[in-house]
Amino acid sequence: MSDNRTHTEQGLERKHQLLEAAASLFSTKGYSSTRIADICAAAGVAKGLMYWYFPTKESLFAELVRTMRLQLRRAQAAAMDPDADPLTMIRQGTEASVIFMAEHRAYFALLDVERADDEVAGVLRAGSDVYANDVIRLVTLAQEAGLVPDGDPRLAATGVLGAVSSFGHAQRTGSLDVDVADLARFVGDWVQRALAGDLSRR
Amino acid sequence: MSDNRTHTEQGLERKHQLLEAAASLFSTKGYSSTRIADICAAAGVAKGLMYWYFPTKESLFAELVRTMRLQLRRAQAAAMDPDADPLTMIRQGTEASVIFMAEHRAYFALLDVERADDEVAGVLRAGSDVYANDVIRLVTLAQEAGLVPDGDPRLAATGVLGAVSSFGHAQRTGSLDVDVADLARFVGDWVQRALAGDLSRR
DNA sequence: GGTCGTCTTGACCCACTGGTCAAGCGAGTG
DNA sequence: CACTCGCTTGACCAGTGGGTCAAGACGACC
Repeated sequence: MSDNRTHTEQGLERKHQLLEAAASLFSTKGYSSTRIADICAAAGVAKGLMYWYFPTKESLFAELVRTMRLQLRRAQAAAMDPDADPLTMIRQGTEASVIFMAEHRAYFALLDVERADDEVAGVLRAGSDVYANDVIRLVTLAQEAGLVPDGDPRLAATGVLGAVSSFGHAQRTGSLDVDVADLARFVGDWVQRALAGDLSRR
Repeated sequence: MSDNRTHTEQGLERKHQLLEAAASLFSTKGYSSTRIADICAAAGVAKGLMYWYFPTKESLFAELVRTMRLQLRRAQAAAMDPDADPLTMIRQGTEASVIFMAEHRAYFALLDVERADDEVAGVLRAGSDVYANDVIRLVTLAQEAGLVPDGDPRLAATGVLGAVSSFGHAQRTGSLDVDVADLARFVGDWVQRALAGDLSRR
């Protein structure tokens, strides 16, 4: 509907306003809980206007994601020194991503799981908290035993839990068609290296 | 409504059937896209019956999550040798989690992001593919340069991307109140150690 | 002033879906 | 047989919210 429509300067501005309002609402209330009426109200325009700039609610969201991705990509590219060795480049891209995501947390919150439902959110939160505490406890013990260098154990725990969930997700979605036992061993190694691995050589 | 209701053997069975059907549908179509009518149809019962066993759709979901968490926790506990050193225990728990998640992927898919919307899903997928390929390329180069041990570069890339997104998520949700620059450095170290760290000492 | 295209409005439509309910069934029990 | 209670049904209700549309306002250009 709003395909190949021409927009004036003012129109582009309005479109941007809608995008901003939507981003803010999506990131606080979640996508599905945000009504089109909310977005328009926040932008101070009538409901029908959204459909002048976007064919559907989804397409608005998609546009948001698209621009975000593009910006992140630029930040990564800018942070990576093309003359450095590949490992360093990965590191640079990683750090840049973390910083960029922190600076644009409202945008990246869009990608977080939905579930604003009280009960479900509670169960979910309670679950992860329990695990996190377990791992934090173990990391602290490991530090006391000199197996893991000192530092905030919560960071390490986040890393461990994140690795499990990321690899689990990848395995589940089929983007990794490796033997489960092999994968488990790899993740075990991965976590152990990340926790205790020696970086000082080289 | 279905509070303190007494159930016969048969009733419990029926409840379980509903849970099974729901799990299967949720994990393929996503929570919000799954209609209560769908669940009941899949279980071969009338729509009203669901409300005999569960007060709401959400509570059904919550119960699903709850049992899943419990099972995972048991699997972890079983895998961890209480006499081992803490680092080993973390490793054991990690491996057990990966395996457990693989064995119950249908359940864990429940926790994946919703978005069955064609357009959005496409944008999302396209975005992550691009990054993954970038990292895979760099990992391969790093392996050729002898900076990273050989192995499937897709696994390493999954780990890198997973670390970024997990730490980013934790930062965003406020569960980590550390300075962003510090966090970025930590994640950079983390990834670098996981990729190249030496495990052979100790 | 007339005309065209962009922009804006808000009442309206309607499909959809979570949830309700009155009624009925069937097995066990006294 | 009658009574209870767990179980089952499916028509029905009502709120919600994405999306539509006819009518105008405003500005630019002729």
